[in-house]
Amino acid sequence: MIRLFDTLRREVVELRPRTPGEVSLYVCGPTVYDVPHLGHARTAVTYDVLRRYLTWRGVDVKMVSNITDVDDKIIARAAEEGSSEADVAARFSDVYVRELEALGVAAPDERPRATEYVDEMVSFTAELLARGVAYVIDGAGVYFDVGRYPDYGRLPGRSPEGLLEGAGARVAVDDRKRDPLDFALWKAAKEGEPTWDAPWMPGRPGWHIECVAMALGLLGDGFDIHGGGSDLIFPHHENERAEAEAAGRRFARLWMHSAMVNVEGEKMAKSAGNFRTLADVLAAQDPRALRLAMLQAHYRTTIEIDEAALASAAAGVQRLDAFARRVGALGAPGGGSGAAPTPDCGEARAAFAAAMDDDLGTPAAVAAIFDLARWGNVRLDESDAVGAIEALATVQELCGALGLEVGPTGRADEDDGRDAVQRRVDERDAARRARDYATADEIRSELATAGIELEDTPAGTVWRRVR
RNA sequence: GCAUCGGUGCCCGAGCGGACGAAGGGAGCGGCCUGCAAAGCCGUCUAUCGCGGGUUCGAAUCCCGCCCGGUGCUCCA
Repeated sequence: MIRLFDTLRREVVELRPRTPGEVSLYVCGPTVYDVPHLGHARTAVTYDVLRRYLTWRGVDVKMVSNITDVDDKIIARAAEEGSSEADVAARFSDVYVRELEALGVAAPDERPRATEYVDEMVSFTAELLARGVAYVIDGAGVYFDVGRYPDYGRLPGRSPEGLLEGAGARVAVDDRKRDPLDFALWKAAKEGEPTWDAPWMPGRPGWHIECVAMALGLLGDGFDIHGGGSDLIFPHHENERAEAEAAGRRFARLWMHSAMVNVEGEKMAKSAGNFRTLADVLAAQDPRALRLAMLQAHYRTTIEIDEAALASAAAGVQRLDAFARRVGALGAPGGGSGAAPTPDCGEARAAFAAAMDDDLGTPAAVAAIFDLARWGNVRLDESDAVGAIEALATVQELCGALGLEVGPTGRADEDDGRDAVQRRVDERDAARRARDYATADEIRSELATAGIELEDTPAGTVWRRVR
């Protein structure tokens, strides 16, 4: 039984899919007006892990994650650099997709763009107008009438009055709106902005309606999980919910929100100017280190990703790789040799699943993996090849369910300069056999300078490139 | 202001009433292994679980108060 925290109900609940054995998942993606930062990475990793784990559990997952490619900020950016909105969106969308892939985030089944769904948004808006839960303000746009949706405020856990407090002072309210909380479904066209035709006036869609159109359109009514970053709870997700349900549609059955990434104790945000780009981290670190660092904290707690956290996680990843390398040095006869899983692999698997079933307890799941790796290393020390191979296979399988690829890195047989390096390694081995340790150590430090690390194992000297 | 989350060892970070005599990772130290290393294993070191009350047979875990910090309140992943 898989349990997840539902933001709407404010408690961990059993995941009861619309169709047993299948889970439909919609995750809010980014507005592509700039390069992705660590916050985007965390959200993407969170749902990538959810999806991979469910799949590992035998659930058939259909995942949709959108890209918002029409928005005020994209328009502003285009104006700023004298390019087109389409160009800005295409460019940053490409970067987003590419960098997430480098992070090991699998592509969703569908990655719809808002601009591809304008027709659906127009008809949805028409439906809301027809139902009398939305109204037109000439020259301004079409607005959702919050007063017609009594449940408004439940997702963020606030009353409508509470939502207004402190907010009114910050935002200029159009006094033609019936309620300050009313929000735009459609924005009237402005000179030079991307514009589409609509029965009421030419213009462009508001933000929230795109997700409603795409989620309902691709996953259908009453889809299982809607996720995103916790900063989207209000207003974005609450407005989506209001729109869909006011139109008489059953929306998400469960709401998930991943927590923020902080920088020096404060939320990382483009608007705060303190963000760290994904590209920076990817360039400096093994992408797996970033993923592990995120997995070692629960998805609902705020994390701080700094050099220390990254270095610590990188060391952990290396430890797992080293285990794989040690097993590999056995000259393993491929696979688990048909042996029945040893008890400890079963225990690890059970601990892993129990942790993950409980609201995606990745920290405990990761702990189970490290425990198993240690156990496998002991098997190795005791010359139990079958046990060690089995342990590695299990470690890799469980890591795979978290999107972490573990294996021998910097492998000698894939190295460009392998012949030259191997020659020196052989020379060193010869020197060692002759007990000429001075020469042997000289060669070792020479190779170390060149970024080659040596390990003398019972099966011979293994080397790998570390940089 | 209102709402909400959190304060656990040297660092990160789980746990959220009973095998906690507090997971896991990282760092340190000692040992084994090694020609020496590396890797690995074993052992070990830092924890009055923010502070003060309370409930309970029993609290890191529940309640009350206080202190400190984060986040949200129509830019946001």
